[in-house]
Amino acid sequence: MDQKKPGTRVRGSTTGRPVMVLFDVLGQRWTLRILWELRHGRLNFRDLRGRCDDISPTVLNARLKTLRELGFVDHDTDGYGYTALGADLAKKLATFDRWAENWAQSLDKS
Amino acid sequence: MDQKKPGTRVRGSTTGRPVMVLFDVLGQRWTLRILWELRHGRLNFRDLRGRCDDISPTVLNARLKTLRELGFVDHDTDGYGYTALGADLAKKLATFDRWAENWAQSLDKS
DNA sequence: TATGTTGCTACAAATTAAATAGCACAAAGG
DNA sequence: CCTTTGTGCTATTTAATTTGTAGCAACATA
Repeated sequence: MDQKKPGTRVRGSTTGRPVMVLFDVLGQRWTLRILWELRHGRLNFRDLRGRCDDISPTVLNARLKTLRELGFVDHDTDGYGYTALGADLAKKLATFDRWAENWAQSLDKS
Repeated sequence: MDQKKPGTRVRGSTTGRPVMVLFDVLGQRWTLRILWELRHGRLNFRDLRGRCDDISPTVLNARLKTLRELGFVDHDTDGYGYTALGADLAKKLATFDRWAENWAQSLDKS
């Protein structure tokens, strides 16, 4: 499969700049959602699917594979969950929740 | 076109929770990249395209339309650029740059 | 040995994005 | 005027990705 690690080229970008790689991955459909849904603890494949509006197993598996390769997610007998790195990333994503709430309110007023 | 504002349903999600809407939008290909490339100032359509690896105008236009509807981007004689809201979001995205650098280094060591 | 659970694959259909060409409009120059 | 240039954007075809559904193999349990 294609390389996704920082330092390598991604989807046409010639820089390989890590943030590009990150955005490239996070910009794939369902990736943000999957990371988000793991925030309450580890989930097995089917439960994770359920949390993600029954995303197709094809896509879920593809995303999990990528997320594992990048070191954000791992898998054990309790199911899928964050690595230390993934937890750190998820913590950053969590701040968007509050931001989005404010955003929604500001849109209501306009 | 389909609704994207917070409070409405998005891509099967029945919650309409703002962060879901946000992730849904950011999770579309090129959206993060476009927001990222505007960080140095306003750009006209063609220059923005150039910055985004010559993304197809069809997609760029679709993304800009969404970003404008959501109040993240606007358009004037100087081209496309952030709204106040968009600048705030971009500021949050900018923190991922540093994070990704560290991530890249930690991957190198492993 | 039957039954259930889990992770995951196969595959066709639908949706989305990419690639390329080029149009309509406006401003500027001759 | 008439042409050129720059702009935002659409059209159209082709390629890639995602979806939806079915179901299998491995393992555990009864």
